[in-house]
Amino acid sequence: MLDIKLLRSNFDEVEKALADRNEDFDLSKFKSLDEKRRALLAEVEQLKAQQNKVSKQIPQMKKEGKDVAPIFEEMKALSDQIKSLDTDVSTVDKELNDYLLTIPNIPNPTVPKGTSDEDNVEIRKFGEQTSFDFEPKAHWDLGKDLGIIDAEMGAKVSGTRFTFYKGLGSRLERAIVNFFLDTHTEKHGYVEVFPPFMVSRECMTGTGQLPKFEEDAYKVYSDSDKKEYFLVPTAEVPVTNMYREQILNGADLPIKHCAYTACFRAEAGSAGKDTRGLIRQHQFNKVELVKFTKPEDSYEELEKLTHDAEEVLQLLGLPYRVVKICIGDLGFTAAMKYDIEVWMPSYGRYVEISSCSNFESFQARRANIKYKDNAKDKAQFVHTLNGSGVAVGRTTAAILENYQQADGSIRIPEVLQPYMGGLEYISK
RNA sequence: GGAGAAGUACUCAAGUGGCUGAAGAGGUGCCCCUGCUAAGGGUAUAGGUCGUUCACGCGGCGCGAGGGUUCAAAUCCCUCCUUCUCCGCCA
Repeated sequence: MLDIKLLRSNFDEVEKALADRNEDFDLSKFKSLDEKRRALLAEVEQLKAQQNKVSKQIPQMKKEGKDVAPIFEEMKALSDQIKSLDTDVSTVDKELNDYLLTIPNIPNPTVPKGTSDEDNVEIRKFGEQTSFDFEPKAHWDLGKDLGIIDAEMGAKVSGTRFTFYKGLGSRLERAIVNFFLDTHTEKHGYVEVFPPFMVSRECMTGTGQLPKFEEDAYKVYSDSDKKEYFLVPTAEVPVTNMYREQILNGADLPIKHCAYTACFRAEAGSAGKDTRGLIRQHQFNKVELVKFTKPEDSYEELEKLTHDAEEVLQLLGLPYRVVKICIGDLGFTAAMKYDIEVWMPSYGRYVEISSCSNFESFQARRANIKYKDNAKDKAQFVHTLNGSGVAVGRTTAAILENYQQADGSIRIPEVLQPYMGGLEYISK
Protein backbone atom coordinates (compact mmCIF):
# COMPACT_ATOMS: atom_id res chain seq x y z
CA MET A 1 0.00 0.00 0.00
CA LEU A 2 1.24 3.44 -0.84
CA ASP A 3 1.45 6.28 1.64
CA ILE A 4 -1.79 8.19 1.34
CA LYS A 5 0.00 11.40 2.23
CA LEU A 6 2.45 10.88 -0.58
CA LEU A 7 -0.41 10.42 -3.01
CA ARG A 8 -2.01 13.58 -1.70
CA SER A 9 1.11 15.74 -1.86
CA ASN A 10 2.95 14.27 -4.84
CA PHE A 11 0.24 12.81 -6.96
CA ASP A 12 1.81 13.66 -10.31
CA GLU A 13 5.16 12.15 -9.36
CA VAL A 14 3.51 8.96 -8.19
CA GLU A 15 1.51 8.74 -11.36
CA LYS A 16 4.66 9.16 -13.40
CA ALA A 17 6.60 6.59 -11.37
CA LEU A 18 3.85 4.01 -11.87
CA ALA A 19 3.32 4.77 -15.53
CA ASP A 20 5.65 2.07 -16.89
CA ARG A 21 4.27 -0.67 -14.73
CA ASN A 22 2.60 -3.53 -16.47
CA GLU A 23 -0.34 -3.55 -14.07
CA ASP A 24 -3.97 -2.59 -14.20
CA PHE A 25 -4.90 0.15 -11.83
CA ASP A 26 -6.72 3.44 -11.80
CA LEU A 27 -5.23 6.42 -10.05
CA SER A 28 -7.95 8.82 -11.11
CA LYS A 29 -10.35 7.82 -8.34
CA PHE A 30 -8.00 8.86 -5.60
CA LYS A 31 -8.62 12.56 -5.33
CA SER A 32 -12.39 12.42 -5.21
CA LEU A 33 -12.43 9.59 -2.68
CA ASP A 34 -9.87 11.24 -0.47
CA GLU A 35 -11.61 14.59 -0.53
CA LYS A 36 -14.99 13.04 0.12
CA ARG A 37 -13.64 11.22 3.12
CA ARG A 38 -11.98 14.27 4.62
CA ALA A 39 -15.05 16.43 4.16
CA LEU A 40 -17.21 13.85 5.92
CA LEU A 41 -14.70 13.48 8.72
CA ALA A 42 -14.51 17.20 9.34
CA GLU A 43 -18.28 17.37 9.53
CA VAL A 44 -18.85 14.45 11.86
CA GLU A 45 -15.93 15.26 14.12
CA GLN A 46 -17.23 18.72 14.70
CA LEU A 47 -20.59 17.29 15.72
CA LYS A 48 -18.90 14.80 18.01
CA ALA A 49 -16.91 17.54 19.66
CA GLN A 50 -20.15 19.34 20.39
CA GLN A 51 -21.72 16.15 21.72
CA ASN A 52 -18.79 15.57 24.03
CA LYS A 53 -18.91 19.13 25.26
CA VAL A 54 -22.59 19.01 26.14
CA SER A 55 -22.28 15.56 27.69
CA LYS A 56 -19.73 16.95 30.11
CA GLN A 57 -22.16 19.64 31.22
CA ILE A 58 -25.14 17.37 31.84
CA PRO A 59 -24.12 15.90 35.21
CA GLN A 60 -23.40 19.40 36.48
CA MET A 61 -26.81 20.66 35.34
CA LYS A 62 -28.53 17.71 36.93
CA LYS A 63 -26.79 18.49 40.18
CA GLU A 64 -28.09 22.02 39.99
CA GLY A 65 -31.59 20.68 39.47
CA LYS A 66 -32.03 22.13 36.01
CA ASP A 67 -34.42 20.65 33.51
CA VAL A 68 -32.38 18.63 31.03
CA ALA A 69 -35.25 17.26 28.99
CA PRO A 70 -35.03 19.87 26.20
CA ILE A 71 -31.31 19.25 25.93
CA PHE A 72 -31.87 15.52 25.67
CA GLU A 73 -34.22 16.14 22.82
CA GLU A 74 -31.66 18.29 21.05
CA MET A 75 -28.90 15.79 21.70
CA LYS A 76 -31.00 12.96 20.40
CA ALA A 77 -31.22 14.72 17.05
CA LEU A 78 -27.48 15.36 17.12
CA SER A 79 -26.80 11.74 18.00
CA ASP A 80 -28.89 10.52 15.08
CA GLN A 81 -27.08 12.84 12.74
CA ILE A 82 -23.72 11.57 13.98
CA LYS A 83 -24.75 7.95 13.51
CA SER A 84 -25.81 8.56 9.97
CA LEU A 85 -22.61 10.43 9.13
CA ASP A 86 -20.52 7.74 10.80
CA THR A 87 -22.05 5.19 8.49
CA ASP A 88 -21.11 7.34 5.53
CA VAL A 89 -17.57 7.72 6.82
CA SER A 90 -17.04 4.01 7.24
CA THR A 91 -18.42 3.36 3.78
CA VAL A 92 -16.02 5.83 2.20
CA ASP A 93 -13.20 4.63 4.43
CA LYS A 94 -13.61 1.10 3.22
CA GLU A 95 -13.93 2.23 -0.36
CA LEU A 96 -10.73 4.24 -0.12
CA ASN A 97 -8.86 1.49 1.64
CA ASP A 98 -9.99 -1.20 -0.80
CA TYR A 99 -8.97 1.09 -3.58
CA LEU A 100 -5.50 1.78 -2.15
CA LEU A 101 -4.92 -1.97 -1.89
CA THR A 102 -5.16 -2.20 -5.67
CA ILE A 103 -2.36 0.29 -6.38
CA PRO A 104 1.03 -1.35 -7.01
CA ASN A 105 4.28 -0.35 -5.36
CA ILE A 106 6.43 2.47 -6.69
CA PRO A 107 9.51 1.08 -8.44
CA ASN A 108 12.91 2.15 -7.23
CA PRO A 109 14.34 4.73 -9.69
CA THR A 110 17.22 2.43 -10.60
CA VAL A 111 14.90 -0.30 -11.87
CA PRO A 112 15.54 -0.72 -15.61
CA LYS A 113 12.89 0.41 -18.07
CA GLY A 114 11.24 -2.32 -20.06
CA THR A 115 8.00 -4.10 -20.73
CA SER A 116 8.71 -7.81 -20.36
CA ASP A 117 11.22 -10.32 -19.04
CA GLU A 118 13.23 -9.78 -22.22
CA ASP A 119 14.19 -6.37 -20.89
CA ASN A 120 15.60 -7.69 -17.62
CA VAL A 121 19.25 -6.86 -17.18
CA GLU A 122 21.86 -9.53 -16.49
CA ILE A 123 23.97 -8.48 -13.51
CA ARG A 124 26.36 -11.39 -13.06
CA LYS A 125 26.92 -15.01 -13.87
CA PHE A 126 28.30 -18.00 -12.03
CA GLY A 127 29.71 -21.08 -13.69
CA GLU A 128 29.50 -22.19 -17.28
CA GLN A 129 26.51 -23.63 -19.04
CA THR A 130 26.91 -27.37 -18.56
CA SER A 131 28.20 -29.22 -21.58
CA PHE A 132 27.81 -32.93 -22.22
CA ASP A 133 29.65 -35.39 -24.43
CA PHE A 134 26.43 -37.35 -24.75
CA GLU A 135 22.81 -36.50 -25.43
CA PRO A 136 21.51 -35.12 -22.10
CA LYS A 137 18.03 -35.95 -20.93
CA ALA A 138 15.42 -33.74 -19.37
CA HIS A 139 14.87 -34.14 -15.64
CA TRP A 140 11.41 -35.63 -16.09
CA ASP A 141 12.88 -38.42 -18.17
CA LEU A 142 15.81 -38.90 -15.82
CA GLY A 143 13.50 -38.98 -12.83
CA LYS A 144 11.14 -41.41 -14.44
CA ASP A 145 13.92 -43.72 -15.66
CA LEU A 146 15.51 -43.77 -12.22
CA GLY A 147 12.14 -44.35 -10.58
CA ILE A 148 12.53 -41.35 -8.29
CA ILE A 149 9.93 -38.99 -9.77
CA ASP A 150 6.45 -40.13 -10.70
CA ALA A 151 4.16 -37.60 -12.35
CA GLU A 152 1.52 -40.18 -13.30
CA MET A 153 1.10 -41.21 -9.70
CA GLY A 154 0.72 -37.57 -8.71
CA ALA A 155 -1.93 -37.13 -11.37
CA LYS A 156 -3.70 -40.27 -10.21
CA VAL A 157 -3.82 -39.20 -6.60
CA SER A 158 -4.36 -35.46 -6.93
CA GLY A 159 -4.44 -34.33 -10.53
CA THR A 160 -2.21 -32.72 -13.06
CA ARG A 161 0.75 -30.73 -11.74
CA PHE A 162 1.17 -32.86 -8.69
CA THR A 163 4.13 -35.16 -8.38
CA PHE A 164 5.34 -38.04 -6.29
CA TYR A 165 8.97 -38.22 -5.35
CA LYS A 166 9.97 -41.75 -4.52
CA GLY A 167 12.92 -43.42 -2.83
CA LEU A 168 16.14 -41.50 -3.33
CA GLY A 169 14.16 -38.77 -5.08
CA SER A 170 12.31 -38.06 -1.86
CA ARG A 171 15.53 -38.20 0.02
CA LEU A 172 17.23 -35.82 -2.40
CA GLU A 173 14.41 -33.29 -2.05
CA ARG A 174 14.62 -33.58 1.73
CA ALA A 175 18.42 -33.33 1.64
CA ILE A 176 18.20 -30.10 -0.33
CA VAL A 177 15.73 -28.61 2.14
CA ASN A 178 18.03 -29.43 5.03
CA PHE A 179 21.12 -28.21 3.24
CA PHE A 180 19.46 -24.87 2.49
CA LEU A 181 18.18 -24.40 6.02
CA ASP A 182 21.47 -25.39 7.61
CA THR A 183 23.43 -23.03 5.36
CA HIS A 184 21.16 -20.08 6.01
CA THR A 185 20.97 -20.59 9.75
CA GLU A 186 24.56 -21.58 10.46
CA LYS A 187 26.39 -19.54 7.86
CA HIS A 188 24.13 -16.57 7.11
CA GLY A 189 22.57 -15.97 10.50
CA TYR A 190 18.89 -16.45 9.71
CA VAL A 191 16.61 -17.70 12.46
CA GLU A 192 14.64 -20.66 11.25
CA VAL A 193 10.89 -20.78 11.69
CA PHE A 194 8.45 -23.46 10.68
CA PRO A 195 5.20 -21.64 10.03
CA PRO A 196 1.64 -22.77 9.42
CA PHE A 197 0.81 -23.70 5.84
CA MET A 198 -2.66 -22.17 6.06
CA VAL A 199 -3.15 -18.48 6.74
CA SER A 200 -5.95 -15.97 7.11
CA ARG A 201 -7.19 -13.50 4.53
CA GLU A 202 -5.61 -10.69 6.55
CA CYS A 203 -2.17 -12.24 6.09
CA MET A 204 -2.63 -12.66 2.36
CA THR A 205 -3.67 -9.02 2.14
CA GLY A 206 -0.78 -7.94 4.33
CA THR A 207 1.86 -9.28 1.98
CA GLY A 208 -0.04 -8.21 -1.13
CA GLN A 209 -1.28 -11.50 -2.62
CA LEU A 210 -4.79 -10.17 -2.06
CA PRO A 211 -6.98 -8.65 -3.26
CA LYS A 212 -5.48 -8.73 -6.75
CA PHE A 213 -4.38 -12.34 -7.04
CA GLU A 214 -7.14 -14.26 -5.36
CA GLU A 215 -7.51 -16.55 -8.35
CA ASP A 216 -3.95 -17.80 -7.86
CA ALA A 217 -4.58 -18.94 -4.31
CA TYR A 218 -6.07 -22.12 -2.91
CA LYS A 219 -8.76 -21.63 -0.33
CA VAL A 220 -9.64 -24.13 2.33
CA TYR A 221 -12.92 -24.43 4.18
CA SER A 222 -14.23 -26.92 6.63
CA ASP A 223 -17.87 -27.54 7.40
CA SER A 224 -17.14 -27.66 11.10
CA ASP A 225 -14.57 -24.88 11.39
CA LYS A 226 -16.44 -22.47 9.12
CA LYS A 227 -13.36 -20.36 8.71
CA GLU A 228 -11.63 -19.39 5.54
CA TYR A 229 -7.99 -20.26 5.11
CA PHE A 230 -5.54 -19.85 2.29
CA LEU A 231 -2.85 -22.40 1.52
CA VAL A 232 0.40 -20.47 1.59
CA PRO A 233 1.72 -19.67 -1.88
CA THR A 234 5.09 -18.94 -0.24
CA ALA A 235 6.50 -18.82 3.28
CA GLU A 236 6.78 -15.08 2.74
CA VAL A 237 3.14 -14.82 3.80
CA PRO A 238 3.18 -16.40 7.26
CA VAL A 239 6.71 -15.25 8.07
CA THR A 240 6.21 -11.59 7.12
CA ASN A 241 2.94 -11.58 9.02
CA MET A 242 4.62 -12.86 12.18
CA TYR A 243 5.07 -9.23 13.16
CA ARG A 244 1.79 -7.86 11.85
CA GLU A 245 0.32 -5.04 13.96
CA GLN A 246 3.54 -4.75 15.91
CA ILE A 247 6.09 -2.10 16.79
CA LEU A 248 9.52 -3.66 16.73
CA ASN A 249 12.52 -2.53 18.68
CA GLY A 250 14.99 -0.80 16.36
CA ALA A 251 17.91 -2.51 18.10
CA ASP A 252 16.54 -5.89 17.00
CA LEU A 253 16.72 -4.98 13.31
CA PRO A 254 17.47 -6.41 10.90
CA ILE A 255 15.38 -9.46 11.77
CA LYS A 256 16.25 -12.36 9.50
CA HIS A 257 14.18 -15.50 9.19
CA CYS A 258 14.40 -18.52 6.96
CA ALA A 259 11.61 -21.01 6.60
CA TYR A 260 10.80 -24.17 4.75
CA THR A 261 7.24 -24.63 3.56
CA ALA A 262 5.39 -26.40 0.88
CA CYS A 263 3.93 -23.76 -1.44
CA PHE A 264 0.56 -23.98 -3.14
CA ARG A 265 -0.32 -22.12 -6.30
CA ALA A 266 -3.27 -22.48 -8.58
CA GLU A 267 -1.11 -21.04 -11.34
CA ALA A 268 -4.04 -19.36 -12.99
CA GLY A 269 -3.19 -18.33 -16.51
CA SER A 270 -0.26 -20.68 -16.90
CA ALA A 271 -2.16 -23.45 -18.65
CA GLY A 272 0.03 -25.27 -21.10
CA LYS A 273 3.27 -23.75 -19.83
CA ASP A 274 6.00 -25.96 -18.40
CA THR A 275 3.64 -28.87 -18.20
CA ARG A 276 6.39 -31.45 -17.92
CA GLY A 277 8.55 -32.03 -14.91
CA LEU A 278 9.03 -30.15 -11.72
CA ILE A 279 9.15 -26.56 -12.94
CA ARG A 280 5.54 -25.55 -12.45
CA GLN A 281 3.62 -27.54 -9.90
CA HIS A 282 0.54 -26.76 -7.83
CA GLN A 283 2.51 -27.84 -4.77
CA PHE A 284 6.23 -27.38 -4.43
CA ASN A 285 8.82 -26.98 -1.72
CA LYS A 286 10.70 -23.81 -1.04
CA VAL A 287 13.05 -22.37 1.54
CA GLU A 288 12.35 -18.69 1.92
CA LEU A 289 14.44 -15.86 3.34
CA VAL A 290 12.64 -12.92 4.95
CA LYS A 291 14.08 -9.74 6.40
CA PHE A 292 12.74 -6.79 8.36
CA THR A 293 15.04 -3.78 8.20
CA LYS A 294 15.28 -0.08 8.82
CA PRO A 295 14.50 1.92 5.69
CA GLU A 296 18.04 3.17 5.31
CA ASP A 297 19.45 -0.37 5.31
CA SER A 298 17.04 -2.16 3.06
CA TYR A 299 18.92 -1.94 -0.22
CA GLU A 300 22.17 -3.10 1.29
CA GLU A 301 20.23 -5.94 2.89
CA LEU A 302 18.72 -6.83 -0.47
CA GLU A 303 22.21 -7.28 -1.91
CA LYS A 304 23.18 -9.48 1.02
CA LEU A 305 20.01 -11.52 0.79
CA THR A 306 20.55 -12.11 -2.89
CA HIS A 307 24.10 -13.25 -2.22
CA ASP A 308 22.89 -15.57 0.53
CA ALA A 309 20.53 -17.19 -1.95
CA GLU A 310 23.22 -17.39 -4.61
CA GLU A 311 25.62 -19.06 -2.27
CA VAL A 312 23.61 -22.26 -1.96
CA LEU A 313 23.71 -22.59 -5.74
CA GLN A 314 27.45 -21.96 -5.73
CA LEU A 315 27.94 -24.63 -3.11
CA LEU A 316 25.87 -26.99 -5.22
CA GLY A 317 27.97 -26.09 -8.25
CA LEU A 318 24.95 -25.12 -10.31
CA PRO A 319 25.50 -22.52 -13.06
CA TYR A 320 23.27 -19.49 -12.68
CA ARG A 321 22.91 -15.85 -13.48
CA VAL A 322 21.39 -12.93 -11.66
CA VAL A 323 19.10 -10.54 -13.51
CA LYS A 324 17.67 -7.25 -12.41
CA ILE A 325 13.97 -7.19 -13.15
CA CYS A 326 12.67 -4.35 -15.32
CA ILE A 327 9.62 -2.28 -14.47
CA GLY A 328 7.24 -4.14 -16.75
CA ASP A 329 8.18 -7.48 -15.17
CA LEU A 330 8.44 -6.27 -11.61
CA GLY A 331 5.31 -7.60 -9.99
CA PHE A 332 2.73 -5.83 -7.91
CA THR A 333 4.46 -5.52 -4.55
CA ALA A 334 8.16 -5.09 -5.23
CA ALA A 335 10.11 -1.85 -5.48
CA MET A 336 13.12 -3.73 -6.79
CA LYS A 337 13.75 -7.34 -7.61
CA TYR A 338 16.57 -9.64 -8.62
CA ASP A 339 15.86 -13.02 -10.09
CA ILE A 340 18.37 -15.80 -9.82
CA GLU A 341 18.11 -18.14 -12.78
CA VAL A 342 19.66 -21.58 -12.86
CA TRP A 343 20.94 -23.20 -16.03
CA MET A 344 18.46 -25.83 -17.17
CA PRO A 345 19.91 -27.92 -20.03
CA SER A 346 16.52 -29.28 -21.15
CA TYR A 347 15.24 -25.73 -21.62
CA GLY A 348 18.48 -24.55 -23.15
CA ARG A 349 18.21 -21.44 -21.03
CA TYR A 350 18.30 -20.06 -17.54
CA VAL A 351 15.17 -20.71 -15.45
CA GLU A 352 14.06 -18.69 -12.44
CA ILE A 353 14.91 -20.41 -9.18
CA SER A 354 14.73 -17.44 -6.82
CA SER A 355 13.24 -13.97 -6.65
CA CYS A 356 14.76 -11.53 -4.20
CA SER A 357 12.73 -8.39 -3.59
CA ASN A 358 12.72 -5.24 -1.57
CA PHE A 359 9.17 -4.16 -0.84
CA GLU A 360 10.27 -1.09 1.06
CA SER A 361 7.31 -0.09 3.24
CA PHE A 362 4.66 -1.44 0.87
CA GLN A 363 3.95 -4.61 2.84
CA ALA A 364 4.75 -3.04 6.19
CA ARG A 365 2.06 -0.46 5.61
CA ARG A 366 -0.49 -3.12 4.70
CA ALA A 367 0.48 -5.34 7.60
CA ASN A 368 1.21 -2.44 9.95
CA ILE A 369 4.72 -3.42 10.96
CA LYS A 370 6.67 -0.58 12.54
CA TYR A 371 9.73 0.00 14.62
CA LYS A 372 11.26 2.63 16.82
CA ASP A 373 14.73 3.03 18.24
CA ASN A 374 13.72 4.78 21.45
CA ALA A 375 10.56 4.68 23.48
CA LYS A 376 9.91 8.34 22.72
CA ASP A 377 10.46 8.14 18.98
CA LYS A 378 7.60 8.09 16.57
CA ALA A 379 7.16 4.60 15.22
CA GLN A 380 7.84 4.25 11.52
CA PHE A 381 7.32 1.48 9.02
CA VAL A 382 10.02 -1.12 8.57
CA HIS A 383 11.10 -2.27 5.16
CA THR A 384 10.42 -5.90 4.32
CA LEU A 385 12.42 -8.06 1.95
CA ASN A 386 12.32 -11.63 0.90
CA GLY A 387 13.79 -14.06 -1.51
CA SER A 388 13.69 -17.72 -2.25
CA GLY A 389 16.68 -19.41 -0.77
CA VAL A 390 15.92 -21.22 -3.05
CA ALA A 391 13.09 -23.14 -4.74
CA VAL A 392 13.64 -26.80 -3.88
CA GLY A 393 11.81 -28.61 -6.67
CA ARG A 394 13.59 -26.60 -9.31
CA THR A 395 16.87 -27.29 -7.56
CA THR A 396 16.16 -31.01 -7.76
CA ALA A 397 15.41 -30.58 -11.44
CA ALA A 398 18.60 -28.60 -11.97
CA ILE A 399 20.71 -31.15 -10.15
CA LEU A 400 19.25 -34.03 -12.13
CA GLU A 401 19.92 -32.27 -15.40
CA ASN A 402 23.28 -30.69 -14.68
CA TYR A 403 24.72 -33.66 -12.81
CA GLN A 404 23.49 -36.42 -15.10
CA GLN A 405 25.96 -38.98 -16.36
CA ALA A 406 26.12 -40.77 -19.69
CA ASP A 407 24.59 -43.89 -18.15
CA GLY A 408 21.57 -41.97 -16.84
CA SER A 409 22.76 -41.89 -13.25
CA ILE A 410 23.06 -38.71 -11.22
CA ARG A 411 26.18 -37.62 -9.44
CA ILE A 412 25.23 -36.11 -6.09
CA PRO A 413 26.84 -32.72 -5.40
CA GLU A 414 29.43 -33.09 -2.68
CA VAL A 415 27.70 -30.79 -0.20
CA LEU A 416 24.60 -32.95 -0.36
CA GLN A 417 26.34 -36.27 0.13
CA PRO A 418 26.34 -36.03 3.94
CA TYR A 419 22.60 -35.48 3.73
CA MET A 420 22.26 -38.56 1.52
CA GLY A 421 24.02 -40.95 3.85
CA GLY A 422 27.30 -40.54 1.99
CA LEU A 423 25.82 -41.67 -1.30
CA GLU A 424 27.68 -40.38 -4.35
CA TYR A 425 25.39 -41.43 -7.17
CA ILE A 426 21.76 -42.10 -7.77
CA SER A 427 21.48 -44.89 -10.26
CA LYS A 428 19.09 -47.64 -11.21
C1' G B 1 -16.99 -30.28 20.73
C1' G B 2 -18.82 -29.46 26.25
C1' A B 3 -18.28 -26.58 31.10
C1' G B 4 -16.09 -22.55 33.54
C1' A B 5 -12.73 -18.00 34.02
C1' A B 6 -10.43 -13.94 31.87
C1' G B 7 -8.92 -10.05 28.09
C1' U B 8 -7.90 -2.18 30.57
C1' A B 9 -1.89 1.73 28.57
C1' C B 10 5.56 -0.85 28.18
C1' U B 11 4.22 -4.42 32.65
C1' C B 12 0.96 -5.58 36.86
C1' A B 13 -3.61 -3.69 38.19
C1' A B 14 -8.36 -0.45 40.11
C1' G B 15 -12.72 0.65 37.97
C1' U B 16 -20.92 -1.67 36.95
C1' G B 17 -23.64 4.52 33.04
C1' G B 18 -21.66 10.99 33.10
C1' C B 19 -16.60 14.76 37.07
C1' U B 20 -12.13 8.07 34.13
C1' G B 21 -7.74 9.09 28.75
C1' A B 22 -8.58 5.97 32.62
C1' A B 23 -6.77 5.35 40.37
C1' G B 24 -2.51 2.68 42.28
C1' A B 25 2.18 0.16 41.59
C1' G B 26 6.26 -1.16 38.64
C1' G B 27 9.11 0.76 34.60
C1' U B 28 11.50 4.92 32.17
C1' G B 29 13.89 10.36 32.21
C1' C B 30 15.98 14.14 35.36
C1' C B 31 17.45 16.00 40.36
C1' C B 32 18.86 15.19 45.53
C1' C B 33 20.53 12.16 49.68
C1' U B 34 23.29 8.04 51.13
C1' G B 35 27.33 5.32 50.15
C1' C B 36 28.26 1.04 47.75
C1' U B 37 26.04 -2.37 44.35
C1' A B 38 21.52 -2.42 47.03
C1' A B 39 18.40 1.25 48.79
C1' G B 40 15.84 6.27 50.21
C1' G B 41 13.50 11.12 48.79
C1' G B 42 11.71 14.59 45.02
C1' U B 43 9.98 15.46 40.20
C1' A B 44 8.61 14.51 35.17
C1' U B 45 6.64 11.14 31.74
C1' A B 46 1.54 7.27 29.28
C1' G B 47 0.67 4.26 23.55
C1' G B 48 -1.29 4.48 18.60
C1' U B 49 -4.00 6.64 14.83
C1' C B 50 -7.08 10.05 11.87
C1' G B 51 -8.48 15.13 10.68
C1' U B 52 -7.00 20.24 10.98
C1' U B 53 -2.98 23.99 11.39
C1' C B 54 3.09 27.15 8.41
C1' A B 55 3.69 26.02 13.49
C1' C B 56 2.48 25.95 19.00
C1' G B 57 -1.87 23.66 19.18
C1' C B 58 -7.00 22.12 18.57
C1' G B 59 -10.39 18.20 17.67
C1' G B 60 -12.10 12.89 16.59
C1' C B 61 -11.30 7.67 17.63
C1' G B 62 -9.17 4.25 21.04
C1' C B 63 -10.19 -0.05 27.81
C1' G B 64 -9.58 -7.85 22.79
C1' A B 65 -12.80 -7.02 17.75
C1' G B 66 -17.48 -5.74 15.63
C1' G B 67 -22.52 -4.44 16.30
C1' G B 68 -26.60 -2.58 19.60
C1' U B 69 -29.19 0.20 23.79
C1' U B 70 -28.73 5.43 25.72
C1' C B 71 -28.69 12.43 25.45
C1' A B 72 -24.12 9.85 27.31
C1' A B 73 -20.75 3.16 27.45
C1' A B 74 -14.39 0.57 29.92
C1' U B 75 -19.10 0.09 32.60
C1' C B 76 -25.64 -2.62 30.05
C1' C B 77 -27.07 -6.21 25.72
C1' C B 78 -25.64 -9.34 21.28
C1' U B 79 -22.01 -11.73 18.02
C1' C B 80 -17.06 -13.02 17.28
C1' C B 81 -11.71 -13.64 18.48
C1' U B 82 -7.82 -14.94 21.85
C1' U B 83 -5.80 -16.96 26.45
C1' C B 84 -6.19 -20.15 30.85
C1' U B 85 -8.48 -24.53 33.71
C1' C B 86 -11.34 -29.11 33.53
C1' C B 87 -13.83 -32.90 30.36
C1' G B 88 -14.33 -35.19 25.45
C1' C B 89 -12.05 -36.25 20.65
C1' C B 90 -7.65 -36.71 17.84
C1' A B 91 -2.26 -37.17 14.31
